[in-house]
Amino acid sequence: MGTDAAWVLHVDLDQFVAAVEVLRRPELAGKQVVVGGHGDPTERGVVSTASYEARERGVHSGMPLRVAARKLPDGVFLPVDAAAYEAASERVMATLRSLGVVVEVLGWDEAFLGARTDDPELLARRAQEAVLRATDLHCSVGIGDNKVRAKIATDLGKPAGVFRLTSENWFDVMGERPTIALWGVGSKVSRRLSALGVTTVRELAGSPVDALVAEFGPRMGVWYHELGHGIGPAAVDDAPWVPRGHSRETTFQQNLTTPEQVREAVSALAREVVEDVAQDGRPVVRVALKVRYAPFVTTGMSRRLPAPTTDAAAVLEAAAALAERVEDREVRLLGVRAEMLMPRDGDPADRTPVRGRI
DNA sequence: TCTGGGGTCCTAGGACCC
DNA sequence: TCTGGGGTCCTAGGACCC
Repeated sequence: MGTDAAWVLHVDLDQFVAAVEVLRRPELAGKQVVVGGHGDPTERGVVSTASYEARERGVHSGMPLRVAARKLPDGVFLPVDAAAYEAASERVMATLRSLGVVVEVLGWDEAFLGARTDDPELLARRAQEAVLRATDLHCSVGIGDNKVRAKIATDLGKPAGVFRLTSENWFDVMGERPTIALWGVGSKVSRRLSALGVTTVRELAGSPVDALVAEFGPRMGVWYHELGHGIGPAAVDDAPWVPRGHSRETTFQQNLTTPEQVREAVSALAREVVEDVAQDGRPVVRVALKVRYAPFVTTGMSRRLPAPTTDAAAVLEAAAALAERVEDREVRLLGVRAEMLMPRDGDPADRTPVRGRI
């Protein structure tokens, strides 16, 4: 078997959405391109992806389109075209699979590769070349001894680079960086960590796990402690993803003001969700309604169905019942979600025995 | 500046049961 | 009577990611 070791590679397409748009409209190359919402920067919406030229002017993902428009008076604003990105993504993933590695897709523009090799850098370069040849898209590749390190390594290799991050160089590379550089630590948790006196990755690794458990709970506390050390799962799994549920939500360009408008909007969203769910053919177990009141207060409510059902009417009815609980205030956003029975849940042969009664 | 849409997973509190 | 100790289920909310 030789000296091949198991490696995890993380492949991430560079500015994927903007790059796909430029590919089909070459005249946009070198311009300030912003993709987001319906492509109208006077509407409610945020930036999905900005080209490097737009980023130089301070525009970034998540920024309101109106703000981006102010920063880029001559910017090109394009609507999100999910079908185009999905098609490009399919070609990228097929190319990666053709390399003879295990491919675990993470989203439109990301995948983990699992492989045994004695030269992971060579494999990374081969992946970049293959993707570029097949799709004209550039990607960065992180190499790690687990998924956490591979994922973080990718950012260190951007753009179009390769970076290796393992237990060997973890603290040299990451030790003095802020905790928010970790995959899974966001702004809220990094702030709570700061309040505990933990600001760097090295300090997180050095914090007693008990203190983290006391602050964040039994699972998250342990997990953050491991993250500080760069510890994480290493198994790359290409089994098809089984969705837990489907949801549809809309931010209205003008707030809704009447119960009748709310009823109609919920009904329309619920019909879309029912269609999505029907594609999977699995029964629905729970229906949820998300409400964002003006100016920006979000709340949710949900209801477990009396029994798992594939009956569309039952799902629509549950959504309608939840809609009656929406307060009589201006509504900015509504969302409907259906959660489905997981394949093994409810399989009588597989069910844990009923808990003993005393 | 005024904040999308589609997801996942974890935590906490109350109801309920024995 | 002056207050148990589990355990599960349900719902709401929070945080994070792409």
